[in-house]
Amino acid sequence: MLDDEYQLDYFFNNGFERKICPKCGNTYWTRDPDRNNCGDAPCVPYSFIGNPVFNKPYNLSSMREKFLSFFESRGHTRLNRYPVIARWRDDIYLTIASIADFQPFVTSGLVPPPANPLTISQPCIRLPDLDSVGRSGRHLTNFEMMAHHAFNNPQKEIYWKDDTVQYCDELLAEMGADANAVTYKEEPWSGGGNAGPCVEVLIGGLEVATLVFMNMQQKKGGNITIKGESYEKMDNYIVDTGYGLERFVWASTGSPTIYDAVLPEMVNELMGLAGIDHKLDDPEYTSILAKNAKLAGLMDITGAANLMHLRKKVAADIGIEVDTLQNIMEPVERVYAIADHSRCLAFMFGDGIIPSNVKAGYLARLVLRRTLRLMNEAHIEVPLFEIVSMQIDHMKEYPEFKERLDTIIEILKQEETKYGDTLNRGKRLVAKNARNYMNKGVQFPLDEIILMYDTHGIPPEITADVAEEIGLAVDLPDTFYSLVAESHSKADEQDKIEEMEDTKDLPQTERIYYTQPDELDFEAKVLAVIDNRMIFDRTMFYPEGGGQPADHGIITAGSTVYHITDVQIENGVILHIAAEDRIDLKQGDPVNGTVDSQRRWAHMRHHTATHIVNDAAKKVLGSHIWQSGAQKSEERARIDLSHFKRITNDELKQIELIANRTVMANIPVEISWMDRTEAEQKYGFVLYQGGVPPGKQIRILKVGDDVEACGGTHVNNTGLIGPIKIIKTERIQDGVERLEYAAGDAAVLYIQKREELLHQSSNELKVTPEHLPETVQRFFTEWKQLKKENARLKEELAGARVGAMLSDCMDINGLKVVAKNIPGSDIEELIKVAAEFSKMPDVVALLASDLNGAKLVAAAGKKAIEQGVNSGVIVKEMCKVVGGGGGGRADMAQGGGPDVKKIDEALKRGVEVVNQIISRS
RNA sequence: GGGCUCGUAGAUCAGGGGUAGAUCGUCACGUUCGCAACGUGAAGGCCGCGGGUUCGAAUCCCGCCGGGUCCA
Repeated sequence: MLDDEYQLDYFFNNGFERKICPKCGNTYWTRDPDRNNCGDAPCVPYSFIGNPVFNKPYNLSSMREKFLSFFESRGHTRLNRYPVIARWRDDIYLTIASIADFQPFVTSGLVPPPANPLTISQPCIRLPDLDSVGRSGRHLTNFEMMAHHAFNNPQKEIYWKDDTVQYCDELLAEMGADANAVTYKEEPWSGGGNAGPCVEVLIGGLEVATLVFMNMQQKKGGNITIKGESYEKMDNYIVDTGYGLERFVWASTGSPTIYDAVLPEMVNELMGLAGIDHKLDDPEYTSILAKNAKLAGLMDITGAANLMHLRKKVAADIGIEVDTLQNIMEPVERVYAIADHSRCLAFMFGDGIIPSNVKAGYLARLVLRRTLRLMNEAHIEVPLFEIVSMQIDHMKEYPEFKERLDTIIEILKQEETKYGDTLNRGKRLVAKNARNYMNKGVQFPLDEIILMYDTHGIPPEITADVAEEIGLAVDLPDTFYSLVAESHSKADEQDKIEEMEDTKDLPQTERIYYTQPDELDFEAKVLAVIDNRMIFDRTMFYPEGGGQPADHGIITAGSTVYHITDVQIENGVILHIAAEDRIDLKQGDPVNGTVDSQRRWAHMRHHTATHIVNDAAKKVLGSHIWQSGAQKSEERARIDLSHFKRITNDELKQIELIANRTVMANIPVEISWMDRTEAEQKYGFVLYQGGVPPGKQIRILKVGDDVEACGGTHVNNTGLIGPIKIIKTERIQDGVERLEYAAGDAAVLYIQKREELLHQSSNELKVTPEHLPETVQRFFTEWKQLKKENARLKEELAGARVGAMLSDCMDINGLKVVAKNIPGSDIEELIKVAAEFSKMPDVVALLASDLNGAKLVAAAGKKAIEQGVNSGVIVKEMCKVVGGGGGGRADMAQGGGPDVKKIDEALKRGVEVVNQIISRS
């Protein structure tokens, strides 16, 4: 369907021929007249293993340098890598491709690229193929996408398809690749809302690069269909290439797996730790690994069944038993996976991800726990932080990781302990449940296994292990994880369709709260009125955004006053929402506006304070601190920070002190509009603490050492904030700490309120506030002692009463029946006395008290119970008399009711019931 | 952001409307030259906090606080 797109002059002029692969039916270009396949797996197996395709072996850094300097010498600007955590994006957590660095604003054309054309080697993390890592010989969780990009638009074209393919061809030629071995396979590409024609570059059976010509965007009803979605051509057209650094290195060494090519030192060290003799100079051993990788390249190996299929084929090919192969491969695959995963962790934590149960932090924990499990299975005893440290030692090109090493180690130690705790807790739980099911004589149910994983984080394999150790059979289905996913899917459907006002045709409102930040009164002209919403040509009202609530205030037109209670912005158009239902204004009417000054000032103080607290927290807790959300109000503000442990009281005090010092330093708040790319390069992505603002120009706010992109309203000098008082910390998610604080008036009011509490409390105890803690402690201890003393005395009293009451009892058919009102005693006392009686076989005791309503207790001895006396039944009857209810066991029961005057009557009724029961028997 | 879970003695947990329990640990005493082991006994609980329902709540309901965990 995109056939025309691939008819490149470069192909025609350089002896290429367009062919159709007989196996997969795809079209490809080749120089080799005899070639009869597309060169891609599974149509053709790897041929580069043991037979490198380039003229010399490269390692990661020499290959990266080769690539970047190649494109540098061809007019491309070399760019520094972006972090693996995509802080400039709110749609993805991890950087998954080099082009992700430039989405969405550069690719859409809104923001000019940092350089054009450019070249970069971008570390990426992709987790969907986690299962295959280590097994397939080629999958990685982290890789570097070497790339060159050119951003073209109708006004200016840098270069397009022909040059792109030519560069690729030249690069491969320069590295000594056989031109006839290279094929370019046509394969339309789509992703992230864009699409375009693309060629995959194949050599030796391996896809080493993808050349994407992004020239379409997703559009409902668009005239081009790719992979079931409709697209249309866009004005911009972008060269988006991706050269797999690791694959290039692999192809250059021809080693049996990508891991041996890319991480030789790590693989060797880990093999040693796992006690595996990884002898790559042994041709027999190497051929097994190579065969495995080759065949794995030809098939889907996800899931146990597919993996078994691979094992069988490899075993048959080599001529050994499947079990033998399994025993060789499994430990080796584990080590490969650990080598990969621990490097992934180095990137994640090196770039500042904090483990958590949400967002990117969850993904980090996922990889981390998987690594720990693999290490455990491989019997690698050293702590994880040592392995990651080793990785970082080898990653000389990333000195920034070394700088953060202390924090990384602390995080890893903590996570390892935490997972150990979780597993121990889980194992106990599993063991307990397993014993239960064993007693019932049933299998460990699948539901329970899912619950263990879903609720308690216990991997099904461990559940099975523990249960089987106890002797309970477990049937673990192959599709376990999809069953878990299924149990979640039901709650997932909810899509809210927000209806946008038709503001598209209106001009953007002039935001004079930016240009005249010290004014609160303004004049404006009405542009439109929609129900109770007013739109003006200009406004001083700040619309809700960036965690700052909307301004309130009034709009006057002549003698009419409208009260503005909400302000929103849509497509740059600011809507003023009035409390009044009817607005008698029309287009062109002049109005006067006044913003509620007290509210605005409170917001400004809290907003500037937020930047200051963020900065102070960074200084106290470390550079890994990032804002992950914030909200201001008139009374207080809060900021959510990524941090891997609870903030201590001392740290809190220090943050508060530093924040207030910034206030007292009375630093001017500097606000400027900057070019987005320029700002990013000058300050880095720390700018985007509060989210990523759209647009070419962004508003940069400097408060002391803190620099952020921010659209909010702020005070001119930090001194105007007044006191900042931190109110509390809260852990809102694992890895996310929330700080709440008040600034200005709100802080003073808060402090006063606290003082008041202190005064009230100390007055109550008649001590000065200084003595409050020790006094409270003394009272509490005394209270506990007295409580114990009280219980002891009641016990004693009960014993004493029993004797006296026994001498005053009725004899009914050989049973001693005690019926007695003990005024003023509480239910505890009655119960204690009753307990004494219930020890005596032939006694029935009915006790009552008038404390807080009528209280009734009955007790019966063993013999009495045998004769049919049931304390519960008796109490129920008695309680009816006093208008309440009660119950209990046969030997002891209690109850009560509101009618105190009828206590004696109730006792009488109790005796009656006993009489009835006994005379019946 | 959504879901599921747990908070009871120093630790691990049972109980799940009717007198707060077990095991380990601690302490004392006994046995011993001493230790371990054993025996006997004791201390140790705002049953996370606050409301509600009830004659009565550790237990049921709601909210909060503190943990754990899965998914996007």
